[in-house]
Amino acid sequence: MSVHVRGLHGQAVDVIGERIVRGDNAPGDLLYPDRIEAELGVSKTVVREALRVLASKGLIDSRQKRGTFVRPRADWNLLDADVLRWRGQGVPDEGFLDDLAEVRAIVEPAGARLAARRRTEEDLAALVEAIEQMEAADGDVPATVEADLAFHRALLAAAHNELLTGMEVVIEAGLRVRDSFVHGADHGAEHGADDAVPAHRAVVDAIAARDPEAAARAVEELLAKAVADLRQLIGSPDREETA
Amino acid sequence: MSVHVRGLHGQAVDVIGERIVRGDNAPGDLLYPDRIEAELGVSKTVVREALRVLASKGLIDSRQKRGTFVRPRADWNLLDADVLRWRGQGVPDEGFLDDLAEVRAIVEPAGARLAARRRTEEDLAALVEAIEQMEAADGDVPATVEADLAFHRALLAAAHNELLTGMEVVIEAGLRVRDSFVHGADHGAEHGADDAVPAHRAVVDAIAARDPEAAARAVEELLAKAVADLRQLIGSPDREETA
DNA sequence: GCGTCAAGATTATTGCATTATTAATTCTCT
DNA sequence: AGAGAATTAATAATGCAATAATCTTGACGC
Repeated sequence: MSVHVRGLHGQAVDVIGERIVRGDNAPGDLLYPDRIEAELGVSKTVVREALRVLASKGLIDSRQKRGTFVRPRADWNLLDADVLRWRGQGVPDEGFLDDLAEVRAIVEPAGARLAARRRTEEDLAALVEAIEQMEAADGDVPATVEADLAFHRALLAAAHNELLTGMEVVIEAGLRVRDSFVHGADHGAEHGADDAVPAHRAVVDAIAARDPEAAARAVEELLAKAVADLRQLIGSPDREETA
Repeated sequence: MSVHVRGLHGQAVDVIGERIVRGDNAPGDLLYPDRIEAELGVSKTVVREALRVLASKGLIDSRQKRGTFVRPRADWNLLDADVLRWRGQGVPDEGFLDDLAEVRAIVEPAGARLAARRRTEEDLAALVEAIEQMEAADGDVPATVEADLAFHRALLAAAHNELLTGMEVVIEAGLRVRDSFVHGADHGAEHGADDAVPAHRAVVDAIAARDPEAAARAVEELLAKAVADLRQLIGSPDREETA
């Protein structure tokens, strides 16, 4: 179900949104409300409300006499939580993983730098709590993902910049995609995720010590390791030229 | 009108959304659909669709028997284009300007670094075009803002990372806020914005030369100058401890 | 205490009226 | 006759109203 919307209507948002993001309906294609209505077995009100929500995410536009059509991809709200989720499920398009990792590599070290300077005791407590949660998860993949997510959320929160905190949607998308891969793959033994705790602890230590550069470095290492793990898991080469 | 939604319903989204963001309705407060209906002179349908869109932005939630209420601020989609715009108009809350500048300082130099490595000839052409547009504007504030916006959009586009490109909403919000201040203030003579062209050109040169670090530095200087200009314009002190 | 029931709000359905925009048609002028 | 402008008709979204269904919550009674 759509992140913030409940009810039948929220399901419709999900179904239609996912289709568009997946490419079932290419930009410019028309959507036929009455067809959708019949297909999903809902009333036109539900469909209309769903289309309104999708329009607010930039996915579609509807003009009188012209009909309702998919907007060019450049107009999509790619940072919207729902859109990110829709892109993440199913087979993620090629660049998506790289884009996610890249943005994280930009945002999180910078967030750590700020966090090292602004963190309160509560921020620190939240970070420590997340690590404990991570240890307690002990291999259980969903629990680990939740703990990991809690950690990175706490990290951004400690930077005390609301807009930066808003970037957590990107991080969440990244972690969930990773999660889905871990589930899909038949990894022998451990998948090298249980030794992530020390790396996380290094981040907390640097932030506790109010050392911005150390914190940024620690996060960079953390992310580099995560990327390496993922790459090994799915066997994809580096995007970047080997400069 | 709401960015992507047209019609009466889009106006309702704007009115209600702005109120919530401005704080007229505090988190936890109830919204009364029929009251809004009467107030705006629209039907239940319009109000409901507006509330649905606002729910999808995380601003409100509505549960049966409890009513429709404003969600805690932490749940808001702060990176949503509409939310950013609503925050920007009126008197922007204290931290907002700082948050905007900070995020730009994180994202744009990183974007410039990537752009220096990945830019195509088309990307370069778009950047040059934006600068020409900036020169042609010659003092006219709205035209300058548009050109500035085009420049920074082109910069992010040149990084060839869709998610990063999505951050343009933040940059747009920053520029528009600045615009509103420039309009409001009675600046004597020029407001020091016309000499922004050389700084922008330095960015393009570095990207043309495929020099990532120079590009990042040039953008940092550009942003520092913009912040200084704005600060002088409104006379606000630095947020940061003077470390 | 625990289950039942009723109230109260959102949620969903339906049918109809309105509006806006495109596309075809007609009309006019050259 | 042909090109272009003005009118008209079709069509799809938009907006409205009335009604039914569903789900919580709180109270009542056992």
